[in-house]
Amino acid sequence: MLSIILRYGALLAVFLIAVETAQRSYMTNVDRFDMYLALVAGAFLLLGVLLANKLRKPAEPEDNKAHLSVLDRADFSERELEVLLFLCHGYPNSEIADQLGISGNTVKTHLKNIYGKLGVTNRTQAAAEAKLLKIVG
Amino acid sequence: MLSIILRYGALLAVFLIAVETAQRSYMTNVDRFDMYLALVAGAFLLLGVLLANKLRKPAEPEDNKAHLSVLDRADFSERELEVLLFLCHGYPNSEIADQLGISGNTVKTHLKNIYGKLGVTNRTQAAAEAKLLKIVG
DNA sequence: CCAGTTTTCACCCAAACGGGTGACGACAAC
DNA sequence: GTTGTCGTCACCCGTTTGGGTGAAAACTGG
Repeated sequence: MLSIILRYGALLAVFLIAVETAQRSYMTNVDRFDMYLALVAGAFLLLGVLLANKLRKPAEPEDNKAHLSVLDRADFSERELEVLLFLCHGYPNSEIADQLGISGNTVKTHLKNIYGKLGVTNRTQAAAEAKLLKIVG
Repeated sequence: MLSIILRYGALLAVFLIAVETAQRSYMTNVDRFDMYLALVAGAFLLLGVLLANKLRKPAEPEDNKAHLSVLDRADFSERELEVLLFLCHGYPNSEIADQLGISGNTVKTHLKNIYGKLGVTNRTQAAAEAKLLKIVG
């Protein structure tokens, strides 16, 4: 993205120099007119690109900074990691319970602990966070 | 997207007409020069915007084989993609509704459609699938 | 203009989930 | 032996979610 802007900037600079040079020498008025036109065109093309990029942004609030520190505190037990894995695959509690051969209530207990350690309040957030922290693939 | 292009097109047309009209009447050469300049500027501004939009897309090389066929059938509407994005971030329905300025019932409706298109039965599966299909980052 | 799609919203109902609390056995560490 | 963690399970209660059905407004493409 930045590279695109820089590229355009360089292009514009070259353009400016070209115009300057041309004006100093043997150009007719018509040529100069065309030159101005081209210059304005290039400038506004650049402006358009920048404008579009500006208008495109306003989504995405994510901040990947504070997450790493959470990882430190997040010492998950073996069982919790197993539950978390199934959770990330979209398994409901009942499925997780079956897969691990434990009761649904136990799964719930593990999940509560997991939510606490991840600092989230529901399973979808937990899944997103776990992926962000690369706890799961 | 298309509507935006059309809107810009209409704007450009109006501009052209204005220039034409101005030229036919009482304009001096200097005025005409400015007019051309403005026209070109506007046109290239538009071009820049379109260009930026074009340049923004061309990501997506990854092919997850079996998933693509699903992806084909899964033509999500703009609104559905928005909902899906929030869902993947772990937002509950109420939050999504607030963020998009629609009712919780509407969010549920979109979710039902999304689940159907993704072939899943709950939000966590939807999030996992959406990430697998790279529908979301 | 008409048919189709998209977006919006409502209602009902059952299942799943999240939070709080309490408890018991196992096992390791101090 | 006491402490601490881990894994297991239960109950209650309120919220959230998922599924079904229906429908109106807005926009889109012929």
